[in-house]
Amino acid sequence: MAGESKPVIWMRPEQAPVGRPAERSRAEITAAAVELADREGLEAVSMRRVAAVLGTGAASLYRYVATRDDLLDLMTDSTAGEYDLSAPSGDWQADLLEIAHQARKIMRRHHWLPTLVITRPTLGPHAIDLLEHVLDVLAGHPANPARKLEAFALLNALTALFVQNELTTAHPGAQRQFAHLHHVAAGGSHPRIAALLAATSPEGNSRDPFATVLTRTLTGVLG
Amino acid sequence: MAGESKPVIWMRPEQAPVGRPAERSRAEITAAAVELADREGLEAVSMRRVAAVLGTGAASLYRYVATRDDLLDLMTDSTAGEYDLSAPSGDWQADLLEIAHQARKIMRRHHWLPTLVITRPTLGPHAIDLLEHVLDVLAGHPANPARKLEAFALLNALTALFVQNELTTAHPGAQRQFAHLHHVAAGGSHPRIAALLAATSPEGNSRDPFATVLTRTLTGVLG
DNA sequence: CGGTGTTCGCGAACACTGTTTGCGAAAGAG
DNA sequence: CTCTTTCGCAAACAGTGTTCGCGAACACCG
Repeated sequence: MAGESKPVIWMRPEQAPVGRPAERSRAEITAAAVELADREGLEAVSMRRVAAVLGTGAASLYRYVATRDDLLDLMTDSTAGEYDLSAPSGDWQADLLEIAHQARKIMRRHHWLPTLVITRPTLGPHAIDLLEHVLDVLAGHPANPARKLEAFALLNALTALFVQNELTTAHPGAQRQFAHLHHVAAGGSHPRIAALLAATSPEGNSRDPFATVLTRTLTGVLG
Repeated sequence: MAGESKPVIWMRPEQAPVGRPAERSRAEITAAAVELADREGLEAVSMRRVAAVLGTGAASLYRYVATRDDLLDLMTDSTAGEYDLSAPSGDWQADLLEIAHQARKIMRRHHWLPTLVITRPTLGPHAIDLLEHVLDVLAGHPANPARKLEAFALLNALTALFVQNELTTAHPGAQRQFAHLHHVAAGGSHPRIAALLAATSPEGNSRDPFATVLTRTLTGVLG
């Protein structure tokens, strides 16, 4: 019969039990893709370029991965293996914040990660371990299980949004957006925006709102 | 001199003051792109296909737009024109929630919008009008101007995350992810996940957490 | 040891993509 | 009516993800 549907990559066996053994592994390919993305950004991660890093042909990668998106999922999950998870302390807020701070460090290390986390959320093996850990932290918390899942998703997504924001505002492209805002403010309408731009100091803001916003949001969803 | 850098699209004049007048407008092209995306998704919005909708050649679009990303920005900003903004009521929480609900409706109408809002935040003319309105709503609020800007960004981004989430969980691809989770739960390790899957009812959850999470977050960032 | 079954690696090809170039045609200005 | 400037756009370029087909490589088995 045709129509063989394609399950999630984590359920497909990495190596066939018979036949010629593969020369590489998913982990090897993932590492090459991650290294390439760290160096030249996500858009540089094309099948041909990843294959070139490995010294193989582009078509060979399809023995390890059904599609490029699968490779992106592998990259995302591999970074979820960089967490250093210690036993729950009893203070779930502190523990979750610790995880968020680690997430921020990881996402800064891999500047392509926020985009992936936000646009294609996945639950690979490492991410599942992380989820298990978060559920462990929240074990004593009396909240709907669905809410706990939402809290986990929000923790990831919000952190990604924050890091993406602080990464793009450093980029030169953001300066042009800012210049455009000033231009609009000078136009006469939009007095509120003009006042805002006049009142704010471009640099040297007060404390980092990351922790504040995150804890507020988490307590918001967890009741 | 060479090296003419490219300012934001909103600052480039739409039509040259001399020479042959253009046959189309940015708005026309944007409308075609939006219609195409509504019908077949973002990835269907290629220069050639948008041009085909308009009955022109692909290269012609570059007289109106410097790059495809510019076109995406135009699409995003055009949806910001769909808000129905009424005068501030005095209750800033209620007003902001109203805006968020409208945002949700708009994003559901254009299922490609959340991705764009999240991955390439822009401030086109319509979005600037919206920002001015939000600042008007928050005029009486005693908060750092920078915080108000963050609140605006979070309002957009969080709404996009929510809508994206509810759109993708409806998609058949999410069912496979869920199946994978069940498979993991059956594996023996990850007892918390197993408990969570056993405890939760797949459908018929309680109230929509959208409003709750959003107000909590906003009060969080605004102090 | 010699098949045999199966998978692996991968060059070549297909159908796309965003973008540039070059040029004929069109329109307004003087 | 010329001249200047832009417009529309076919064709080409340099990529992209993915599929096909086939020789080679390996593990097992008689």
